[in-house]
Amino acid sequence: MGRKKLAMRRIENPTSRQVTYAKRKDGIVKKASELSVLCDTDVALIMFSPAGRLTNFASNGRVEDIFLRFVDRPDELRGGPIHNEEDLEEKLEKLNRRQCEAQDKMRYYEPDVEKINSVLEAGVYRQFLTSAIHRIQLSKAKLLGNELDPQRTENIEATIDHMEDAASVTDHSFNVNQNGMSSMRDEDLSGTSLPMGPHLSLSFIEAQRQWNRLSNELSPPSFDNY
Amino acid sequence: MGRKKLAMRRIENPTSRQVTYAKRKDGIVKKASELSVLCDTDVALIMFSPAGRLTNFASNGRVEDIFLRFVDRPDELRGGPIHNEEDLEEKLEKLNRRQCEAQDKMRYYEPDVEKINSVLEAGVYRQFLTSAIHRIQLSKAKLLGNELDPQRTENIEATIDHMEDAASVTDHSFNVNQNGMSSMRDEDLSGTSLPMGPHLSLSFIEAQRQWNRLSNELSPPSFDNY
DNA sequence: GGGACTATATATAACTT
DNA sequence: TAAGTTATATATAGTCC
Repeated sequence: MGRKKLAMRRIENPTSRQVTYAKRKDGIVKKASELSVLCDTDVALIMFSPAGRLTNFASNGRVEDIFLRFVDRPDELRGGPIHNEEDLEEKLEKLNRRQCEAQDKMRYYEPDVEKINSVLEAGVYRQFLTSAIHRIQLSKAKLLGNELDPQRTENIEATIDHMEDAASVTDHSFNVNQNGMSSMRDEDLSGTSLPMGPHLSLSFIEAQRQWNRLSNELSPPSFDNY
Repeated sequence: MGRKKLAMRRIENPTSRQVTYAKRKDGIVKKASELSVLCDTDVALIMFSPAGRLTNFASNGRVEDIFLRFVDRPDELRGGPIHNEEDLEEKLEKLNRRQCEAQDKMRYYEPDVEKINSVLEAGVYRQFLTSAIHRIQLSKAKLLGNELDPQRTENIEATIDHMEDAASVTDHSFNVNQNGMSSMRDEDLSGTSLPMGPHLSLSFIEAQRQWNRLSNELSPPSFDNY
């Protein structure tokens, strides 16, 4: 699709590799956008440039939404009732496969807490995870047709809060801001004005500095931008 | 790009919409593949057909991997040391923005536990979440340069296990299987032989039946395949 | 419904500024 | 070296089977 036909292998010249990336990136985003409009479907696209720069696209504004749909694809089993034993057998087989898939995927649900780089972030993580565990209890109870003992349900929060105290950390709760429909965004954030989070404290800055020192020891800062 | 130029809006005829989807889907996957090869970069793509059928592509085999890279983009702050107060000011601003972004994104880390459809799945969730919380404590401690009280750290697991018991649920631990590098997969799973998970028990099947009844009451089973 | 065909619209590699 | 131009390669809308 040009003066010459390119061989389908890595372009060795770094400059032309970057140029080709820039052009084709736009082409794919256009294609993805067209597909989602013409066919009225969910499309998500994540691309990293050779220099590590991110470009993403999502038909409905959020890659996360579509990724969730990807992970939480409805189970084949929910389709209808089970009629006989053969039917049951077949559906069990499907379920077994689905189970493996689910286990595999849930590995990636697990937040990469190693990469937490602030105490505030950790707090947000914790908040979401505890609420998730809460709801797991409810799911399990529902699945088994039981009622949960509300007293025990509350127990977990108290314990975790206690642990938080042990680490001498104060937690805050935030409102999560919901963006409207924005389809494509590049890495550049200049000009965007997002509602601010909680005010940053001195202790937080200290923690951040300490973190930076730690990271730099492991991997010295080298950022090559094309 | 055809006999006629299409208007860039939803194709109203359902049949041609599906046909167009099928053709363009292949085109985009090809483009994405070419981009990743030519430019040696990470590319991930998730698409749903008008009928809800999933197609995905990932240059390195796993959409999840690239999604993680998307979510865990390294923070601008890690680049280098802070030199003076203006520098600090500027970087704090960046951090504040990043913080908002992170909060926003972490909403999506939160597993959609409403969609849990088996007791086993719930167990897997719980396992990952508790380990994540564990590591959050460690992260926090590291950030603040403190040591964690190991006794309190163990406390949480005991409490959660207790809650599990309250719901009369037995948990199992699994090995998660790691696939090799497979780039594209369509919804169709026939023919693939995945290692099996834990054997399904009768009580599990009962729970599943109950779940199915529950789901069907809320939304009757209707699957229209193109 | 799922391919094969082909006229036409698009994307883009190399070139130019 | 980034932005615009042009010749060519590709993708695909409509069609037929």
